Amino acid sequence: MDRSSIDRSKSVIIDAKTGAEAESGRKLPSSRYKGVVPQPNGRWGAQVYEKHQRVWLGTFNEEEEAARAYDIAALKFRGGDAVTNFKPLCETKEDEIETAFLNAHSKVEIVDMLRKHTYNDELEQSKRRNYGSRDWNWKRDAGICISFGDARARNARELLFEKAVTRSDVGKLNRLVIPKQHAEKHFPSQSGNNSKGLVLSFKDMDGKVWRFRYSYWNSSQSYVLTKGWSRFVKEKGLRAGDIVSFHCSTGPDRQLYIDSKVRNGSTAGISSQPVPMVRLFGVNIFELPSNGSCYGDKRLREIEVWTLQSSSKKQKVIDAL
DNA sequence: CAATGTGTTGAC
DNA sequence: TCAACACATTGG
Repeated sequence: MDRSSIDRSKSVIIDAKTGAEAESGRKLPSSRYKGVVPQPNGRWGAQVYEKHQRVWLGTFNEEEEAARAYDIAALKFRGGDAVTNFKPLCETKEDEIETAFLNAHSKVEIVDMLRKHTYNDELEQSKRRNYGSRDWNWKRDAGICISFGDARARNARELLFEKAVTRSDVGKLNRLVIPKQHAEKHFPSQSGNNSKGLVLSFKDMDGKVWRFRYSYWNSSQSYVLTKGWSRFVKEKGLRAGDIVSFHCSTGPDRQLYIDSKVRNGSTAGISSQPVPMVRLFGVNIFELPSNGSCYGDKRLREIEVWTLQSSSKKQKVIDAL
């Protein structure tokens, strides 16, 4: 990867070309991929044309990401035999599923996913939704049949590492320090070269997608998750001593996952007066079969998080307790 | 202020 | 259709 210059808008090469050109500014490097255009800040934009009009597909850190975004849009807009950068999208069963997924969504929806960088997550999620359900006939109709073994393999996750968060991890610094050994072993190594780091997206236990900036801080010689982290801390009610764990799907997509669990038994600081979780919904939660987790209150935390993310009606139920 | 993505043009 | 380029608009 020759990210020779991150900020291309200011990387004026004085002696490479005429002095005049150096003075007037820069020439952005073309992309070798179709539908990909350089951005002044070193990132890459993706665009597809339809009816003489550009449809903007968003900006991306990596040229290839942008190229993939273009591919997906091209397949959606122009059909399966569109010219793409990478995707043939016709051979494997996976491809057929993706085709079905594309058919099931409007152009606007697909473009929206691409711009929000959630396309892959939505695709994976739709696969999971379809496997266990009665709706599984539409796959028959499309001539698609995937074994449950495959589905499970795709869903399988391996634990990468865990960390008990420190006070500063959940404080106002908006950053989580990733222990160096784990960062270097499990996370992409771009952040060393690229001072701005890169954006990693994780999925939590509810399927919600979290995007964090991942970078290396020279000042502290440490790897950190920054932008987006404080939102996670807030929503999960993380406190010092709680555990965050990072996982990765064993499938080819290598989807990253993040999970959090409290270590002490108190509830998160969202509701001002602590409410015994046992009473939630009138269900004696402690009677649920244990899953053998070493964190006895994990189940409580998961239920609580689910509750907080549910409809406002349920939220009111909680508040009323 | 930096980043995004639109306006626009000229090639293919 | 497409990408290059300039820059207005947006967002933090």
